[in-house]
Amino acid sequence: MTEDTLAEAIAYELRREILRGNLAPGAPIKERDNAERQGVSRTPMREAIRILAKEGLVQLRPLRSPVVANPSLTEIIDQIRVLHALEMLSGELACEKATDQEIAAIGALKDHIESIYGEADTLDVFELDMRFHSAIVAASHNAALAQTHGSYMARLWRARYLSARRKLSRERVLRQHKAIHAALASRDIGAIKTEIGAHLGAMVANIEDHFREEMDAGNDGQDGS
Amino acid sequence: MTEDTLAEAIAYELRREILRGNLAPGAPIKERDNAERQGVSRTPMREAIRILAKEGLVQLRPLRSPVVANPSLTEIIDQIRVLHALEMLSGELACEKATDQEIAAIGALKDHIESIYGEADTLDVFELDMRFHSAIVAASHNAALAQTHGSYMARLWRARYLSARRKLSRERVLRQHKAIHAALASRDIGAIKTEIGAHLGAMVANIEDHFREEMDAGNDGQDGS
DNA sequence: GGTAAAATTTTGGTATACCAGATTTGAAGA
DNA sequence: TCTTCAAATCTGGTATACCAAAATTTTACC
Repeated sequence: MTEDTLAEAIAYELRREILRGNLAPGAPIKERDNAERQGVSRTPMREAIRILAKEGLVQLRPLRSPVVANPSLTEIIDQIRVLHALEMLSGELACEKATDQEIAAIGALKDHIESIYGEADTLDVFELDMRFHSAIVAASHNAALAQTHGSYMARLWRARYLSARRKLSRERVLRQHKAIHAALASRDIGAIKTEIGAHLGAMVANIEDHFREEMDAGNDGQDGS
Repeated sequence: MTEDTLAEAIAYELRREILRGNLAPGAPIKERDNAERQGVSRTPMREAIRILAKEGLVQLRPLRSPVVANPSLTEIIDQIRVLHALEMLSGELACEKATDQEIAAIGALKDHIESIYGEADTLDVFELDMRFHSAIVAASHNAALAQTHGSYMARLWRARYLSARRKLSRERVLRQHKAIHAALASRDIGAIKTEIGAHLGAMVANIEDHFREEMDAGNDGQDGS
């Protein structure tokens, strides 16, 4: 996964480290240390940090070390609310503009997810789920929407991962994927909005459960700012 | 307007130059030249360019000079469609969560716009219109939404400016502002969505007119990529 | 022993230097 | 005059050096 520019490659690696948890939420990201650790100079590392900041994974502070973002529950829910609006729009537009091939490809993705569901690693399934949603957005043929949606998918990576990890909701996810694809195939705007709403509603519920458990365990999960 | 960091200050100046038209759409922004022109080094200029790129005002090209964005009509309409979704959401949330003081402040803004409408410069009215919309978004109490909305307001600056310049639509704008505020005051979600939709629909119509005229005049207005 | 102040270190912000790919220019040959 | 190809240069990407503000540690005084 070598990117076009060094900064992008570093951003890619840093992103993975953050999302894997190697860099804990709230931890400072010092330019020098990280640059040295990855064997590059500060300049591209600095730019990589800005890239991640724009994605919302890193929080910039004036005259202080950037820190790995550690959004509170309400912040995450606010973000999901925006993601929800974006996906509703993409669903509507996709019903209008998607080609039959695109819809078929989305269906294939859904089947693929279904087929590997039992055995595969959570992370693999999760990656596919992301591609499923991105494919719908791509089928809306709206570049601005795709970009903004991608940004929210990235910044909600951790939350979505926490949600996907919950075993209870897994078969529900499969059902919802099927319903979303069916709505798209029949180009039923009302139905696809309903299903996307349910999908994200389930995600909110999972996240809330996670935070509740975390709080019971005595942990924090909030940040100051 | 001295910002926290040099890069932000440069971004602010660059943004103004682009929006004022001193830097024409499609024009390349060379790091060295611009840095020298503003009397700074390339490093913060480079970062400023990235900031504007993330806002959509500048387009980055691998191994080439960044250029001032010159979106096509369809790209602008795509962006307005996303802005529309964001404002619908903000209207809905504002109806739920806005405080009475916030609603009053929005009403005051509306009155202010109305009062200066005849005399004031287009640009002043335009600035106030932007604050009107931003105030509604702020009243939604959703930080992520406010940030993304602000980003779209920035990248659609030029298009919105072109729209606001059309004299025909001016009193219509006033009526729509009044209707939006009234819907918010009565916390009528359905009504506010309808009115916001009309508001943005008018904007699309204005932009389309502008492009039509520009094309008749023999100009381009499209970009390659 | 505790607190305050000063010196040291750490860190982000900025400037400058260097490099490689891309573009342009111009000279040579048809 | 037009084409072609190579040298000069233009430009973004990266590395390094320097600076000032913060944070940290040390030291001096109560």
